[in-house]
Amino acid sequence: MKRLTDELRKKHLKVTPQRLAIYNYLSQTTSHPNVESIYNALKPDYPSISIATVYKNVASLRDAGLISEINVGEDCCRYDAETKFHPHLVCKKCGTVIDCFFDDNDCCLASVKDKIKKDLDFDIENETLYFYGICSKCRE
Amino acid sequence: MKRLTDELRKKHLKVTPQRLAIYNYLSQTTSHPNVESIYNALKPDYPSISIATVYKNVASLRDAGLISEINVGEDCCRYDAETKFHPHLVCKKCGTVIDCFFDDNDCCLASVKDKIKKDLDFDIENETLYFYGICSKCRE
DNA sequence: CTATATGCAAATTGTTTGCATCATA
DNA sequence: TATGATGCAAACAATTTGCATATAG
Repeated sequence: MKRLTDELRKKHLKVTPQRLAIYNYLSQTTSHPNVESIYNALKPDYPSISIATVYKNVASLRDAGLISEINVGEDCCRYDAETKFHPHLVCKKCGTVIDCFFDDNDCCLASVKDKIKKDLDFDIENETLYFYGICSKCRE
Repeated sequence: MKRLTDELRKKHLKVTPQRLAIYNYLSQTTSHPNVESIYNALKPDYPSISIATVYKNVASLRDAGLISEINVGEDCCRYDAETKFHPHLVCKKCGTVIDCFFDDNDCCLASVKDKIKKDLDFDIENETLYFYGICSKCRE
């Protein structure tokens, strides 16, 4: 929390109750909610919150590098408070997006990234890796 | 061409001039065009073509597994006649999407995919891997 | 002759914008 | 008290839909 307000102030972003609530909600869930879900989740505690405010805040938090945006081909984006790279699994049946944390997440792409730099002269800043399929619950 | 018409008929999709033109255009370019670009490229030869027809056709070709959809976080999708898995590089400055064909594209993700199946009990059907950064031209 | 596709315009949906008011720094 | 944020409604842009007509199988 302290770290968040410091980061915000460093970027000249004001520490507002709505902004904190959005970040906190993202920190407490693994559901990778979209804007509408965040909005609906916060409405009980923040009855006057506007969906435009949620849109503006996920954009500012993303631009500040404090949250990450997930685009698995739906008609809207999802958001995640975890900004360290990790692959995501997307169930084609139920739509769930599952985090994939392995010890070697960082190095599993190392050789490809190396080739991209050397062979294609491209400077990588970040990457996304999505696996699409059927989750264990849906297979039953 | 023969293969395409066979595949279409097998799926009860009619072989129309517009459908063939869309597929052919995608086969002949590496620019990963979006619907509007495809529409603009075909309009000279097909003056009566509708953008709704392009939308419907990229969807039917994608569902038939004949083209693939690329979603790198823009406000619209791009399309690619190459359906075999390969990573894409996305330049954050000029927006270009570059194909990444390496001999070991298939096996570079093998160990992660293996763990996803064994540890998370998730059946992978396909995947997307996008690298974001700055291309060599934009760095100059 | 039947089933699917086309092309047009209208409708829909996620997202952005303009602006007056409000709160943080 | 100045700068950035909120909340609302209107605007926007990508995409989908309904439907009459046309064309492939």
